[in-house]
Amino acid sequence: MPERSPKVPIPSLNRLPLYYRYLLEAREQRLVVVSSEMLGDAAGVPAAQVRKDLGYLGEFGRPGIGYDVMEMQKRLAEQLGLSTQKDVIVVGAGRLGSAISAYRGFATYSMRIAALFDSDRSKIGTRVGGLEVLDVAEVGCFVQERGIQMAILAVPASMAQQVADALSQAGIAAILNFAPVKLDLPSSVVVSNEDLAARLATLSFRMIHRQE
Amino acid sequence: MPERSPKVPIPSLNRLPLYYRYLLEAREQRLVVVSSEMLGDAAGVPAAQVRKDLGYLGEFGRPGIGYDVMEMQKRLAEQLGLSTQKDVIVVGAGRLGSAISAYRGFATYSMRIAALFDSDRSKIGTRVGGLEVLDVAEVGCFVQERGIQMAILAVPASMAQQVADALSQAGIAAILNFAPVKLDLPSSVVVSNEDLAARLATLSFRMIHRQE
DNA sequence: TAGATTGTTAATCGATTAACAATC
DNA sequence: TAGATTGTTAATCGATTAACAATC
Repeated sequence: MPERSPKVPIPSLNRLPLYYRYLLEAREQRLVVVSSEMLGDAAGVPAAQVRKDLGYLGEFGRPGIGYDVMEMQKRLAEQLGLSTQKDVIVVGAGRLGSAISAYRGFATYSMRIAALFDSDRSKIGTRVGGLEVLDVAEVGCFVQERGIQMAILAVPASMAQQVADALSQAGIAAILNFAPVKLDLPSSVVVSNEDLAARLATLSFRMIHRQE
Repeated sequence: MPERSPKVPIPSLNRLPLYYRYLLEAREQRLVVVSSEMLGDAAGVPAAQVRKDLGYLGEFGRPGIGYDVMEMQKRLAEQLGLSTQKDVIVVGAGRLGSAISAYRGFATYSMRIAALFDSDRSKIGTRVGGLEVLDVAEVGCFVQERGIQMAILAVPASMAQQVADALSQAGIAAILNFAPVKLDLPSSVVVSNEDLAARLATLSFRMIHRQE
């Protein structure tokens, strides 16, 4: 449970997981303390930025010394809500949904894919990377019974709103949406949109205009 | 070829593809003109923001009327570098790389996956969604011969820097990196990092702190 | 102690929002 | 004309960077 609810700027917030990842690496390398400069190098930002970002969450380090790796990692985990393992579900067992379900990297942040859902009869019951594909009609019950808080949406654009509504009604708290549509949901549901194609288009623009 | 190289704020830049997508939809619905408010609704931003964003690229609309769908779509395509089809390669034929290679959505932005590479002997030569998996040892030649500008990196973290170096040396101009590492590359290469697990961690934080 | 490094304040820079004259 | 809507300027808000006293 986090001690308080700081108001953290969105860009800072996006950097926190990078700091966290660096701390895990530092721990493996048996580092005891790290400096804001080391953290900055890992995340690609200046040391001052790191200190500012961490400042939003409280006091982490000791002047003249740096940041204690173990302690900081634990406190960051608390703040990010990763101190206990989190169960996440994936809806959509197409290529993308299946790939996400099988992705190992979530473990870094103590996240686990708990179940995978689809509406396609020919997929339901099959196994994808150690998970049985469940019927999306049951996703609401599953969320409620298991107290699932987060879902990853990897369904076709035409289905996304409908599935999101079902998840929302079941009480989901956060959705990572891969469908290229703007979801219309109550403000109680936190949504993060990831549009791979749009990403590539933005990259194309930056490339052409040699931006940043 | 874009007429000029405007300095566009990064957040604005991320919205341009959303406007573009809306214009494609509007076109299908036979809309002739759209307003900044309609564009804003589609992208989830205020109308004033839309006008500001478009203002960076020149004059698109007509006061009292709105934006001509066809004309604006064409001009945005030019600016985003999408007026001619772009060939993109994917390196890494694991689950994620394969899913990306087969993803249909890139067509929206005139992007095409031209080839898929891997280092695994057992994968090379097999077919993934209509593409033959090629040997990553040949990726440099391929990039040079075909004049490929953009690459998607979906290899394990431990391989990412090495592959990125090869791409960079072959003259690649932009990389969309899915490996959870900060790539160290010459500033001539534009890099965009997409860390799915970090995304989920950020979402977790926002959920817990009910941010935004 | 001297050197290192934090946390925080102040200064700068950048992005968003509001307002409105110009235009259709 | 009157109503609608742009492009742009000015005002506000937010984020980054720089600087430095406090601390180890």
